[in-house]
Amino acid sequence: MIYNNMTIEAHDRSAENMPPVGFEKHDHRACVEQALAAAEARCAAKGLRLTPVRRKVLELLAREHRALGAYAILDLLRDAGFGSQPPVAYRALDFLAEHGFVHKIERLNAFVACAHPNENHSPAFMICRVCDAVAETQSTPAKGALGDAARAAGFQIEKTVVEAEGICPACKDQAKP
Amino acid sequence: MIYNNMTIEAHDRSAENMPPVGFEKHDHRACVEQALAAAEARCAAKGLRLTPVRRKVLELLAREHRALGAYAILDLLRDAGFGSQPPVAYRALDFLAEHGFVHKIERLNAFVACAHPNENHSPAFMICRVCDAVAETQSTPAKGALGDAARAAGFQIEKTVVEAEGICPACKDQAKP
DNA sequence: ATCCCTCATGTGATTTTATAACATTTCGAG
DNA sequence: CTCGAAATGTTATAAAATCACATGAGGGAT
Repeated sequence: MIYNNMTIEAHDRSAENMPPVGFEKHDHRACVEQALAAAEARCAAKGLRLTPVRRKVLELLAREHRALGAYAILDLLRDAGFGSQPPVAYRALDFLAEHGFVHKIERLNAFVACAHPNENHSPAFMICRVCDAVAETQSTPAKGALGDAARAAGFQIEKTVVEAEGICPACKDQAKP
Repeated sequence: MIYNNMTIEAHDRSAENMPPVGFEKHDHRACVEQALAAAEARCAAKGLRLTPVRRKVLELLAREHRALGAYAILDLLRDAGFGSQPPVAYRALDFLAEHGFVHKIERLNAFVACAHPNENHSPAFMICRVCDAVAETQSTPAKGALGDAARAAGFQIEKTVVEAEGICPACKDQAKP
C-alpha cells in the first residue's frame, strides 16, 4: 500500500476512498515495519518492555498513519482481542509517548506514531484543518524568540508543543479547481 | 494588589498564600483595566459586541491572571449571576479567543487573558509544570525550522500553537533551598 | 414606533476525553 | 520457586466540550 506523508484521510472517508494525492509518497508497509523495529531496538537497549498491547497500539498508529483519538485506538484494540476499557489505551499511549514512539497532538486530543523514530528531536506538526492530516517535522525551540524569552525569564524549557494549523497542499489544490 | 508576571498561584494554594516572588512585578488593577479598555476599544472599532457575559469572562481571566478551565470560569460566572451551563462559558470564550482577547492553552485545556492586547501577534507560552503558572511571549513561527518545513511542503500556516513546558524561576529556586 | 431578522443567551441533555481505584496477572530478579 | 514490581483488566467516575432547542435582546427598514 502506498501512502503519502501528508494527506491520508479525511474525517469521514475510509482509507480506501482516499486517493494518494499529495507529495512524498512512500512504501507504507516498510514504513510500519521500520517503526516497529526501531521501537523494539530502542526498548531492548533501554530495558523497556514493549508488551503486546503497547506494540499493537504503535502498530495501529503506524498503519493508520494519521492522528487517532484514544477511543478510536481503543476500538481497534478491542477488535484485536485486547481489553476494551479506556485505561488500556491510555496506559499504552502514555508509555509510548513518554518514550517518544508516539506523539500527542494537543490541538486534536489525538495521537500519531513518531515519524522520526531514530533521531531524538523536538517534534513540530502541521495540521490540516480541512482533512485533519498531520505531518511531523522538527522544531528548534531553544533558538528563536521563545528561547530568548525563556532565557530572559529564567524559565527552563523541558518540552515544547509546536503545532501549526492551516491547509495542506492537497486541500488547497482542491479548493480552487 | 501587586502580582508578578510569571508566578501567580499553585494548584492547591489560594492567591493570598502565594508570595509575589519572581520577576517583573506590576500594578495588577491597572493591568486589568487596561485589558478591558483595550477590548472595548477594539470591539467598538470592529463592530463587535462585548456583551456583559463576554466582558465578565475577560475581566475574570484578567483578574485571576492565570490559566482557568472553562468550568472554573463557569463557577465564577454563576457567582456573578450569569447562566451556569457550560455553553455560557464556552461561547464567551470562543468569542474572546476568536478575536484575540484570550488564548487557549491547549496543554492545559485552559484559558488566559491575552497579555499583549494591543499588538497582533503569534502568542507563545511558558507553562510551569510545578505551579501551572503561564507566561505569554511571542513566537515567530514563519521563521525557523517550522516555517521552512511548511514552505517546503506547500503547507499554508494559519495559526500556531507554541507552548513550552518546564520550570519557572520561582519553582526552580524553591527546589534547591 | 413597530416589525422583523439576526445574533446572543439560557437550559437540559449528551458526547467525548481522561483518570481513579482496585483486583488480577505476568515477568524477571534473587 | 518465590517474591515484589510492573502491567493489565475492569468498574466507576471525573473533566472537557458540544448539541439541540427555546427564549430574549438589539439594530435596521418601513
